[in-house]
Amino acid sequence: MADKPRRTRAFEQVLLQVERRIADDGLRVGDRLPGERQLAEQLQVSRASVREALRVLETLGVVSSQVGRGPDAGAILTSRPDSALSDLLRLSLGLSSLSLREVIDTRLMIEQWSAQHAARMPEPEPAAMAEAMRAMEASVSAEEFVEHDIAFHVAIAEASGNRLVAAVMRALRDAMRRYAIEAVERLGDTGVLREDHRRIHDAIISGDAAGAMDAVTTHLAHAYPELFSRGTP
Amino acid sequence: MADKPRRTRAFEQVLLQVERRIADDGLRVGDRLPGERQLAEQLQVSRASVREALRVLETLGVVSSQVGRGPDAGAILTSRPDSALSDLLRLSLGLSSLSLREVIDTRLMIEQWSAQHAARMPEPEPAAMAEAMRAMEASVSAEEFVEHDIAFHVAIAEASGNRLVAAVMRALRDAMRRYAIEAVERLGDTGVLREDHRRIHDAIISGDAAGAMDAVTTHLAHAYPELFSRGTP
DNA sequence: CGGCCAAGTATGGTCAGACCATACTCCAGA
DNA sequence: TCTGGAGTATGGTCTGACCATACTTGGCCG
Repeated sequence: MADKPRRTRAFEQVLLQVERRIADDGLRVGDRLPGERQLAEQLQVSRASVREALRVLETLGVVSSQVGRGPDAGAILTSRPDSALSDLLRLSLGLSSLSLREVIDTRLMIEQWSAQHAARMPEPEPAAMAEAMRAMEASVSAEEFVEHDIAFHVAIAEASGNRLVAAVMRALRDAMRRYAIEAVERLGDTGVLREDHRRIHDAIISGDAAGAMDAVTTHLAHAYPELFSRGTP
Repeated sequence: MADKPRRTRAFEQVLLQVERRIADDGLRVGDRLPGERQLAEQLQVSRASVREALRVLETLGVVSSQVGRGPDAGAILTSRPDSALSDLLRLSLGLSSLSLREVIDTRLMIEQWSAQHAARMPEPEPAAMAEAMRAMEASVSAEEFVEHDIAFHVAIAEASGNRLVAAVMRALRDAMRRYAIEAVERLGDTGVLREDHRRIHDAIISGDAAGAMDAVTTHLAHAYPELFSRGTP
């Protein structure tokens, strides 16, 4: 009835075949794909279609193309989902398809989870958190502060041991960078935030999961007071 | 020093310009972008480069291209980040850049959050949950069961009111579909899972946030016993 | 006058072929 | 042995053409 079959385009065939090849041939990160011309001939499509497919894969962080010649040239399998996630969120925010509220609520969820799990990790802190805190003390501009703030929170997510959660955190902070800078400028003094960071850090390295979760919750309320003051806006 | 400037490619310029135009001109979902030929002339690049950029935007769920003529033809701004997220996760899993463990832990985080927030929502259930439960009772194959199971859990995430969380949930379940089917087949009997669903559903509609969170936690432990039996694998 | 069908046209989809820039490979010559 | 230049495979880009699709237009016929 209302179905829209929409015949599959050539580049979509290429995508299917490449993904299939990755699965069947057990290709791994670092392996090379055939050249664009060769791929075009194998799949009986034009080079333009192959390029469109490669562009999609590059967008998804699955391949990385290098010009020139030699073992490093050509389309190489990688795995960098971070920029794709970040682009996705940034554009969705730009199109107002997501509200800042939703993004920040999601961030709170991830921060709480990360802090708890990081605190439960047997290994000591990965130094990245401490380094980011040091850098924040020396920051002079809001931009600089936010940069290190992002590094600090990403370090927590990474300390949780879950790369997917860490990737989402990085993408969230990346997409929100502009709003974070505005928020810091509105606050004026970053003393409260830095004190929060110390509390979070201390709770994590001392293995206090509940305290770490509480500390990040307080922290976000300080950073975005307008979103956490009321009940359910 | 070790920088790799890598001169920006033509399609990247197109991406920048289009994103800039979205922000500056305040374009919204539903608005049309200029045609490929026109865009190519405006930005002084070839149509092939424009097409590569549009392919990227399509991958990110930002535009949707329709052939033909008329008001609905051409590149239209949309906002469907779901398939992009799903592709991203599926390919990352395929490249073993993410472990199933990480994905399922992330899923548990989202399920717990969604269940709590859905239970706190003033509105009653959105019927989608109940409908999915009914459909699960009638399922005969593992594939069919998983399909409705996905709908059930996505409905919970949507009931939380956060579209970003719901989108991530949908993408996670999509990317994991294959593993979920295997898990159901390994289990054999889905009675335990269906009983779990009832508990989750009841807790949510009765506004019992703690009970809902507990129910989803138990549910995931039932669905993936091998991942939750030991301490820290 | 009104409805219907055919021609026109704008749009994306695809292809072929060419040329450029880049960066490695290889070999000849000092 | 080292060095520099020629060779070459790779992605990056452009041009121009043609096809398929689906709306738009206008004229024909009832």
